[in-house]
Amino acid sequence: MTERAKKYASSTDVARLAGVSQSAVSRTYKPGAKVSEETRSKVLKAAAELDYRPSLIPRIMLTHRSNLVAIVIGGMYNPFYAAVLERFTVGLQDAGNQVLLVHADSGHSLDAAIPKLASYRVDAIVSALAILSPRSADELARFKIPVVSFNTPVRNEWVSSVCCDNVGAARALADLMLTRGGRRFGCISGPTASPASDERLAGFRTGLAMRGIEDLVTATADFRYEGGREAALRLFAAPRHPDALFCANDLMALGAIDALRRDLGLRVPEDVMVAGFDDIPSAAWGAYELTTFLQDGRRMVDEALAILKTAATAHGPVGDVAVDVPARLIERRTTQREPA
Amino acid sequence: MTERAKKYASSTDVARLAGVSQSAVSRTYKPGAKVSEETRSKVLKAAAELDYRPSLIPRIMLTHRSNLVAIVIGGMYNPFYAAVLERFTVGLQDAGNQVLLVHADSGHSLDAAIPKLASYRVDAIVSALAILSPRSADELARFKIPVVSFNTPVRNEWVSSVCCDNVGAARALADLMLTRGGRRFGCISGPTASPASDERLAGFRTGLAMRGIEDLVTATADFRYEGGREAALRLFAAPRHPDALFCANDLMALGAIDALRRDLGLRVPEDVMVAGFDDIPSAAWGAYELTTFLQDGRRMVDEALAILKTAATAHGPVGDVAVDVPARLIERRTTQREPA
DNA sequence: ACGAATAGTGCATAGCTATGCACGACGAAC
DNA sequence: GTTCGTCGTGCATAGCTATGCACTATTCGT
Repeated sequence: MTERAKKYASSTDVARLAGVSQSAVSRTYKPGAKVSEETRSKVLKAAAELDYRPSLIPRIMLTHRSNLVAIVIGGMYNPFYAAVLERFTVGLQDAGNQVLLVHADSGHSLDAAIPKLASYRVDAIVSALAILSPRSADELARFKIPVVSFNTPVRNEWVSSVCCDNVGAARALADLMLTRGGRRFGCISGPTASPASDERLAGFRTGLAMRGIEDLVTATADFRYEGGREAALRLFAAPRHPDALFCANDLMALGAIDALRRDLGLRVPEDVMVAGFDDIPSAAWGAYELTTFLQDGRRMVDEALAILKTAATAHGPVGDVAVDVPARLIERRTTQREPA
Repeated sequence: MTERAKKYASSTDVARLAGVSQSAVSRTYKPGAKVSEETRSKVLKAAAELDYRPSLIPRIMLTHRSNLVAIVIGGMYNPFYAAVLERFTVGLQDAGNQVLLVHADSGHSLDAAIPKLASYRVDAIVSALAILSPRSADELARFKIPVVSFNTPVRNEWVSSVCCDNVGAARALADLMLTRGGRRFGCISGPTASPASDERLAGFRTGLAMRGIEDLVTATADFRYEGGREAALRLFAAPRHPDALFCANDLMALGAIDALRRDLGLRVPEDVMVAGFDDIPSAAWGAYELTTFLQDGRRMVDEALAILKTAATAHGPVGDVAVDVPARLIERRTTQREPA
């Protein structure tokens, strides 16, 4: 559109001013290259005068590496994902990469964003989308870019996954709630498209079944506080309501607790036990003290970064790795109840 | 280091396979360019076969525009900033830009990150750092990249700012608390390096002074829940404690409320009124219902995006714009008290 | 003092796309 | 049938850095 004025000085400009060749300038900025002190100082002086910053763009063309890593994320309203994003960013920056942030709230918007990423020649993609179908994953593989799927167990030649042990954790929670005297069980799950939520629900159900309990009332919500609140109101409208409620994430659990206490006048944990998943900071807040599972975000991110590092040095595809990080039960007040 | 195998097909590769010139390939991907249907289909067929994606990198070199906008952020633990980041990302993506995310937790780490951004030839920088000194801002200006400082009122030739009216809002809050019968006032401020916190404290103090009240006890914390909790415990250790407490952000206010209620056995709002700033989602949660100010993040982001858009079409510096967005008082339960 | 090794420099080119320009083909207008 | 405009195509080059290669100057060993 508008003719862009030349904005940055080039190495040629610097070379001209310093009275040396362009190669000399380039070598001045390459650590360990052969440049005499005299040349170096002439170059640096000219560079300072022209405010020269070497551009990385031509280097990308030459080396086919951009040192850009894309993070695709949706749902930053959930502090767990905000924290994960922060850790990824810090970790990647420390490793000398830059982070390209992409917001996608659906598989559809993801499909639209990926070609852009390919055009920017990103070295790798991290997907921290709750919703990522195997079909989308196969679509991703066509771009021949290493992908790490965070918390969604899709895998193929180019896609690896780092997940937490949702099933095992939820099963353990069923045990705990039974031990604490739970009799009638309820569950608020996430959107149906979410594999993590599915696994948590399935694990909870299995845990109950192993102790001979088949009865479980469920409601579906959207992973948010308000959704959890409304789902709890629906679930507890019936006369014989649950006395032990598992929510597929902490935000919904907090919403459910407020619904129970403030709208329905029930006591937590005396009348109803509640547990969540993630261990976001507010789960520990004095007003709630929510029992939950610590998804070890730090460790999961580290595992993902390790995979990316491998992918960076490898030449071909390096996918199909699946790492499972265990979740740790954090029991707080919302399940602390004397067995009846 | 390792010789990177050629990974992507180039337009030349496609041209060879399709039996046309490289220009023809380029034009096929440029909307509105003159290409015959026949050529176009030959190109597209070859491109599909080779999985060709046009690279944006050479275009950056030619046009001096990368369509990359960097967002520098710290403290994503605060949901307000997480939400701001999300809005910026969506807004910039919609405008055809890509977001380069940079985490910086101090002015120092910012200084280290900026040269990298210059090397990637970002078109603009958004700083959503709570701590950005005028000195850092001048440092930034040396790079001749348009900068928008979010919520920190620094400005110079290259740096514009979008802030919310902290002073006016805090002054209005002093009025409200007086009207509600506050007698002894306390304030928990953020880190001393934070301009936003300084302004809020100053505004509160002014508001009180205008009604003849000079007495104000203060404590300093770190903008986090735990910090607010501990500051409240310190502030309320004295026998004659405040009965109206203003916290420089919501997270600290929530921590303070839990300290008052659960550790000190005080009632909120009956014994102590509490107000915060930001209107993060948890401020509205049933357990708190915190009176606060809505920093209109959406509008602030829109204003910032408008400035960036101007900067994108301008040739020279376009800084020194300062936008002030008013904050809206949201009165909830924590200040709802009958005047004594 | 002479050959050899080393340090330092510049030349030329790769890497990929966009685009101005020249050129050929074709239909339309006169 | 000549003269245009239009359309489509290919050629050549800009944009900036990194690096292999050739070349000169310097140092060292014997």
